[in-house]
Amino acid sequence: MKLPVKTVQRLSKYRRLLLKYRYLSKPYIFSHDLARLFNLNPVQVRRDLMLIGASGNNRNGYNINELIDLISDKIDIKNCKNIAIIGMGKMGQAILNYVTEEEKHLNIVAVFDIDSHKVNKTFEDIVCYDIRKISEIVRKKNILIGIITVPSDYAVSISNILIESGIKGILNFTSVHLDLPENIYLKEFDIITFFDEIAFFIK
Amino acid sequence: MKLPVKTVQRLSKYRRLLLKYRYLSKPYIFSHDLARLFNLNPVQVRRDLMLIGASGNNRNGYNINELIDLISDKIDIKNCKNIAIIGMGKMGQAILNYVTEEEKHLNIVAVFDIDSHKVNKTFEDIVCYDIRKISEIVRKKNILIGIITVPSDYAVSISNILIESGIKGILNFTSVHLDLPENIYLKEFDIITFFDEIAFFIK
DNA sequence: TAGATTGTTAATCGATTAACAATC
DNA sequence: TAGATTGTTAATCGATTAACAATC
Repeated sequence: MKLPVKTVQRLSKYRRLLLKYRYLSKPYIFSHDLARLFNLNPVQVRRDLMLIGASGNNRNGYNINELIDLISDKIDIKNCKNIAIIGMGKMGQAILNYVTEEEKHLNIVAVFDIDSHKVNKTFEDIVCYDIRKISEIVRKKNILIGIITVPSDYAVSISNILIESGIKGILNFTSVHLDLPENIYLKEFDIITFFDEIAFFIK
Repeated sequence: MKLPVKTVQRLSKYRRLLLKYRYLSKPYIFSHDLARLFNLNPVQVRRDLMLIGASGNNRNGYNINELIDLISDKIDIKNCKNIAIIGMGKMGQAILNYVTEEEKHLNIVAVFDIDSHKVNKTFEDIVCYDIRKISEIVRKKNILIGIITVPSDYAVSISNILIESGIKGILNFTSVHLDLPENIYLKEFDIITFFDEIAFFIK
């Protein structure tokens, strides 16, 4: 199924909200309620839902449980969404906490660091492996997504190792732009750029 | 000056790269070099530079130092770019390290936490204040940008305090969507959504 | 029925890129 | 001059939204 990037992002947000609302309110929600909660246009919400084949009714709106199931069916990977974090510094640990606390459908199955004080320790019950074992563990645990939170200077070599090991998607938190093959889905997360953007637009 | 969001983001990246290249290579750079380094179209680079009134010459390309100065002149705030981070957990500390290490033109002048063990300590030489002093310190230090890295449940109340204290831009790292007045520039940073996006597109 | 809503197409808006003239 | 480049407009592509028919 082909969906626009922005639609996938919004569907992810809708689902998270709906999961919270699941048992709190009546089992239906209107497109304009969902829209209001995210500052969106109700038409946009209906269009997003249309694209995944959702149907509501014009008396009650959309059934919350059906919507959750349908979004999950359309955007989740079925068999494997195993994730590794490379770099257990503050950023790596922050992301690990964040994901293990808030989301149950994302599986972080391994973390890596170069520091021997961290290797073989656990973080949120996940074993930290030596960074030299990336290739071995990624294959063994069938990891498809890698999060790079190492110092910027190591980003390129880590990304090369990940790709050789068969990873399919990379989230890069360093300030170095990665030039990857077309078949690897890359998402870069550049904090300084966001600061500069915000500084420009508050002028 | 009015510039597209995407152009501002790219200009920020160009500048960072040019600063690194400043003394390493010859003092000129071609649009296609800059483009290649970021996987962009050279036309796009030239268009971005055109929008800020840069001019190159067709023998050598663009003068690196002139470009740095021009980008800085166009995108930086002149008098004040004071920033505060609210929440000195792992994410807050990670961002603080990141910014103080890599960027000299962004001034983080205060950090805040609720934990009495952190209050009055320093992080990267910056004093951590009690979260109840946000209003006082934001005004006193003329802080215009706030980074929210508190637990999600506190995000809304912190954003209200920041806005009452006169902040103009907010970077929200929690998973809660903030509904802010039009005149506040908001940038949301939702990690789970990025995970879901990447999972969808590697299918 | 009147009113509120969904579902969908067409129009609009914004960003990217193709095309090409001008310059050295 | 031929070739490479800049600078700019027009065309294209993608995402958002206006308009409106269909439904309860």
